[in-house]
Amino acid sequence: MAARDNRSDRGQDRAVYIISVAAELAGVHPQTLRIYERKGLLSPKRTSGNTRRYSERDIARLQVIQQLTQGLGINLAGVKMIMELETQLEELRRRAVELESELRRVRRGRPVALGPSSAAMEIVPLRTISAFPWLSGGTSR
Amino acid sequence: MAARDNRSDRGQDRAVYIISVAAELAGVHPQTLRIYERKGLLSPKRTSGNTRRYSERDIARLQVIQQLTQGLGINLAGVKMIMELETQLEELRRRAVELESELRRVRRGRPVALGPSSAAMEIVPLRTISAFPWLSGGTSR
DNA sequence: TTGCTCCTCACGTCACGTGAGGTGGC
DNA sequence: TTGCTCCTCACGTCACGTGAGGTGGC
Repeated sequence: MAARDNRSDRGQDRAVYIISVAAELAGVHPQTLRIYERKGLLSPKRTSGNTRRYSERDIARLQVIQQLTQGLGINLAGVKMIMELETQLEELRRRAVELESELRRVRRGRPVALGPSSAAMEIVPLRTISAFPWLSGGTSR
Repeated sequence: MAARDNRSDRGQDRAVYIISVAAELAGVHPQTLRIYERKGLLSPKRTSGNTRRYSERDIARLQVIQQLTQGLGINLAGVKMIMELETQLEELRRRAVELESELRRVRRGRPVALGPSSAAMEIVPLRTISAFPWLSGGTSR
């Protein structure tokens, strides 16, 4: 999977894979991808000929869906809401980190500059939580 | 539901309802409550005689579970994760609000005081998102 | 033409809610 | 004793994945 990331550009969103390839990459039946799309879990682009085209980001999303359904037994309605909540969480985490660094800067009396050295941290740093912790090892279930 | 909240104290967590009453209040079959407990969605207290006792908070939680399962078609595995994510979201929202008000105070040069009047708000306030927006009206589905 | 795509319909499996059946303690 | 609780087992329903079947465009 890291091997597929070496396309240097921001091609994460480029629609490149036809359905059979996407299905093979994600390890699922092509028909399953059509079901996911109908349920609103995935929105691959379409060619002018109405053929689905999946991006690298779509594949990654598919792998998350597989973990949630196969690994944790969550149904598609649940997966949909979980991914929406994850989006909210990521947004809030970004916001909190931003606020913390801004607060540090203001307290140091320097409105813009950054520096790893300085002192007087009264702010407890937010524990960084990855978006989908259950994907990166740890517990087997 | 608001009618049941007028017990003045912090009795939200007092285990008062036996299973048949809890089931009636939540509009479900008593056996369903035992299933939820086995799946880890709910942990009512037990009496010394091993009988389940449900609190007001348990009832509220049950109503959320009902919305997620009956209303949105989410299965129990999904409900469990969704409630965990909601907990994380609430914690982060509290944190962000806290950071914002702290930042306002520091910028105003006053380390402690509060006041609704003052100026120079460079911080965009976080849109307040309720814990379970789909519960309070809005869309019917 | 070949091999893909598109779609819909049908079957098998599994999760979950409901009910029954038998037990024991306020 | 009565009416509750506790538990386990079994059935019905539904969601979802898989496959087949028939179509059309690179």
